[in-house]
Amino acid sequence: MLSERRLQVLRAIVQDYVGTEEPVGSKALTERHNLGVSPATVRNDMAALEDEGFIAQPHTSAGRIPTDKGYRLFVDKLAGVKPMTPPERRAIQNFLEGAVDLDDVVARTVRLLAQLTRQVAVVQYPSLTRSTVRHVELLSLAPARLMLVLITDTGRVEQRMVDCPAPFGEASLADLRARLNSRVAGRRFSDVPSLVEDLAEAFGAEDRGTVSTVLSTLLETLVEENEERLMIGGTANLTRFGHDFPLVIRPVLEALEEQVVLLKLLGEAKDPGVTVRIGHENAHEGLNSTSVVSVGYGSGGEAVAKLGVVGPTRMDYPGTMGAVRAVARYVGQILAES
Amino acid sequence: MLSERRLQVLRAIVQDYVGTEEPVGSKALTERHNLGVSPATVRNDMAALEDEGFIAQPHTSAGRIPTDKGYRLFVDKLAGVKPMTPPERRAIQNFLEGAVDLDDVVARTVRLLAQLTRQVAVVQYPSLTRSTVRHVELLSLAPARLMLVLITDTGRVEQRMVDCPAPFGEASLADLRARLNSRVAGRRFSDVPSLVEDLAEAFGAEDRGTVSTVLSTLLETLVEENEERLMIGGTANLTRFGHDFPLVIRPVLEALEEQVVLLKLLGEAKDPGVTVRIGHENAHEGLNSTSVVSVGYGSGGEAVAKLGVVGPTRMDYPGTMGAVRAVARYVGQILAES
DNA sequence: CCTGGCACTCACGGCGTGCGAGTGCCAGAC
DNA sequence: GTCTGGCACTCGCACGCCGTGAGTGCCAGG
Repeated sequence: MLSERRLQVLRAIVQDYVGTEEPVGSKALTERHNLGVSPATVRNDMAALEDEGFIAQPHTSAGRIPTDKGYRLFVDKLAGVKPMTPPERRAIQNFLEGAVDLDDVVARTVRLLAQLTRQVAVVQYPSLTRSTVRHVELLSLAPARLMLVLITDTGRVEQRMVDCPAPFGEASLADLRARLNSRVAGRRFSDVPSLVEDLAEAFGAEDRGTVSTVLSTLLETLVEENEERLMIGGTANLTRFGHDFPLVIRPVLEALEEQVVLLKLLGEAKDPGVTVRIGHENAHEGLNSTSVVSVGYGSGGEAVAKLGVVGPTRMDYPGTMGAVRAVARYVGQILAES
Repeated sequence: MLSERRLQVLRAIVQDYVGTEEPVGSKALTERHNLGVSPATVRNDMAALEDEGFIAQPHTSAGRIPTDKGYRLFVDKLAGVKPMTPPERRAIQNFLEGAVDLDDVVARTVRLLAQLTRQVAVVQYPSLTRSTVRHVELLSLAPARLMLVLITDTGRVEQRMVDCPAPFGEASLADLRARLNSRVAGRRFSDVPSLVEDLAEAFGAEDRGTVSTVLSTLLETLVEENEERLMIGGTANLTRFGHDFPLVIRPVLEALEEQVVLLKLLGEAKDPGVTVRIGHENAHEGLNSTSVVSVGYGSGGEAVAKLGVVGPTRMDYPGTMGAVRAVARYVGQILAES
């Protein structure tokens, strides 16, 4: 186990490196942090930290920089989450309260996160699967063509075309609409399948095919995972990546365009609190030199979606985690109110 | 007026520079294009072209590169639009035909454009203002709360909440729904206002307030300009910008995140054909070192939205214009079919 | 276990230089 | 007049050299 002082040395290295973006040496360390020991001692500690794989030197006769493992230890043991200041909190709240609809909430959240953290922000739209149904509507577009519209409690609207196996009368349509709504309105998506499974039985033989088709379309819509949209912003902050950045930035931009990758990335974070994935901990190799800080947010107690930021491994973890957590909290409040 | 040969020299300079990304000198020009004259002659021509402001040298004793004005002349007079090859056309068509809904069409279009041109692609969602109404639906969410759903012929769905001044019965609701649809279904958005202006008169005094509210909400929805969403992609191609790119790429990324800027950019292009805006011709200064190639597309004869690409001024204009035009054409076809 | 001292390493930046691509100009040829 | 070959000139760039200094590892002594 590492001694207390060695951990302090690691903490100091991380802080300095994050601040200066340059390898940090033993002398500079003792000058900027009063560790109470001489550079020589720090050098021994650094050698030990290097043996353990927490820091590395880019080349001989240069200072040390933290490794992914070093950042991991820093995040887990050496740093807390830096809370937002009251003025910051007020600013967040004010900014988000101006939103007029769901799209706007998400858009504002992205901009806010990007500004606060000065990094790339990713916000997932509130997910269907944990939401509840506000209303289901059926419209007849043509004799054998229906449109199914699903409205969620988060204000989201999904629509699907339904091709009926047989013509479907207006009366049947109204009947189905009424029955559907009485059963599922206000219920959670996850409960819907069991609530509607016997619904077709209430209809005459000629309509059953259509009813089944409608129901299965509805169920598909509920689970449709490609509907998990997300919004990203602040990509201009990628330019703050560092000197070698042309090589780094490209795979990151590519990864950001692959929504699937991002959704998986956010989805992997299972913690109730803020999750940090550092460098190679990210499965996608384009993101191997980035860290992802994410957290769930939701209108009630439960999380319905995730948000987070993507930035260089060399980032201000406490500050970023604080910002992400605060934004998630206020977005949750806004969603609960609306 | 410039002689024919001088124009050829300019064309050659543009082509070489686009290919090599390096200033092109007189000797290299004569070697790669058989102009039939010696380097010395070309040098005189180049001096003339420089006097006229079509080319410039980055520094003494370097070759010449085209200026914005030079590219402008090249695009206007010296180059045509390079048509796609049949295999390319087939590929475009196949790729777009796999789309399942409007979002997918737009998403695929963005990816396609980005891939074909190897640049940043921007696609505006089919605009409401020139579309036609497929269906209007009204749902009662609460006694004095309605939801208005508008379905367009492009498959887009817009919804709005309507708070009624007075409770509104189911019968009145059905009546209004039927009357609304009989008047506006299949009509162009621009015709709707005059078609519904006297609709409230058909209702009893107690319902008129609500009907008016619904109608004004509908009209708002039709013109709502912030609904002009767009999708961008291929930002990873920004890394191909050049050597000095850290400085150039940042304002471009910022501009791309300002949807307002992009919409204005696309909106400015009034030509029926492909529009090219080169360098400083773009109002937004973040885009001063980029060119924007855009074109309208639509399901019928008329354009309902725009799409285009953003890339370095040093781009393959004929090829890019060809790709943009071809994609617009096929997207139009797809929209017309669905 | 900490400290000061010491020898060593090596990236970085400044400097000088040779190279060569490219230019402008001019006198002569067609 | 227009084109051409020749020529002197410019100047950015790549290269190699080297001094500097930050940083290191090791060791003997407190």
